[in-house]
Amino acid sequence: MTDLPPLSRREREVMDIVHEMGDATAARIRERMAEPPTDSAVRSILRILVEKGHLAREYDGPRLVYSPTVPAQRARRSVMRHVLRTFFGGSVEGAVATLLELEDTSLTPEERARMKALIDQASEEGR
Amino acid sequence: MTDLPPLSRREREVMDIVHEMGDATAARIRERMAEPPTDSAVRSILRILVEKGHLAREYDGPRLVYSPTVPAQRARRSVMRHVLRTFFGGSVEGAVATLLELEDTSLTPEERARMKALIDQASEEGR
DNA sequence: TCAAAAATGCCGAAAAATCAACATAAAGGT
DNA sequence: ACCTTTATGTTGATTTTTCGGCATTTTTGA
Repeated sequence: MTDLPPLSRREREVMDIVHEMGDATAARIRERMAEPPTDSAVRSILRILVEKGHLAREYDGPRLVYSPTVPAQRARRSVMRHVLRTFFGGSVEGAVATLLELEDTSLTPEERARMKALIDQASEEGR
Repeated sequence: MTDLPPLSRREREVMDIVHEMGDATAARIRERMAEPPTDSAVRSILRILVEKGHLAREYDGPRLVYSPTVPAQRARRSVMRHVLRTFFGGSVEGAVATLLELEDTSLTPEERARMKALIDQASEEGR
């Protein structure tokens, strides 16, 4: 519940990678970094992120695997809320419009149907 | 087109504030910062952001006003694309679902109708 | 079993970010 | 006109971030 300490640039980069991958080893994280530093530098960042409480470490068999301490669902809500306020003035419609207009977006008929259902559902629940 | 240099923690905080406000003076920005430093410290950050090309300065009468160099529309698309990939594995449906489930979300019937129309429109255009 | 290779953690140095002090200039009010 | 308040820019010191060296441990494979 208590707010976690804020992230530096490299720390944020690492967190984004871990979020995208779900969980990852130091080596896999390094592979994805832009202009990756040495392996030990990556480890330093990971150690700090664990100290700050952003990442958890766990052994998966012999190797150390890092994963976000904040549950994915909560993290998703949190970024969305932030982006919604900061870039869309709180307009859900605006945010949805932008999502649908992204170039690489392609929807199946099933997805479309489910999304419309979600819209109705949201209003039924007083939202 | 060329990528702008990455942002430090404070720089990102300032950019978020400017995006939310559209444009702002140094003093107004400082008011919104968490644990605001001195006025001159804020100015240092602003100067660096201008040097890096993230902010533009302009006189509005006697006052200096700062605004993002990247057009709002493009900035919105860019964050959304990033969030979509990083937190939703590219699933537009997942992202929309999260948006609709945010606590403070409240939709008018008109908004709902327009959003459904957007969904159909997106698929018509091959998306 | 033993050596080579890989993974890890710690620590201090180098680089970058953060900040406030100070100086200058402009605006506003009396 | 003068003083006070407000806005601004620069500089340099302090703190934080970033990073690689190195020692240690673990794994692999011959």
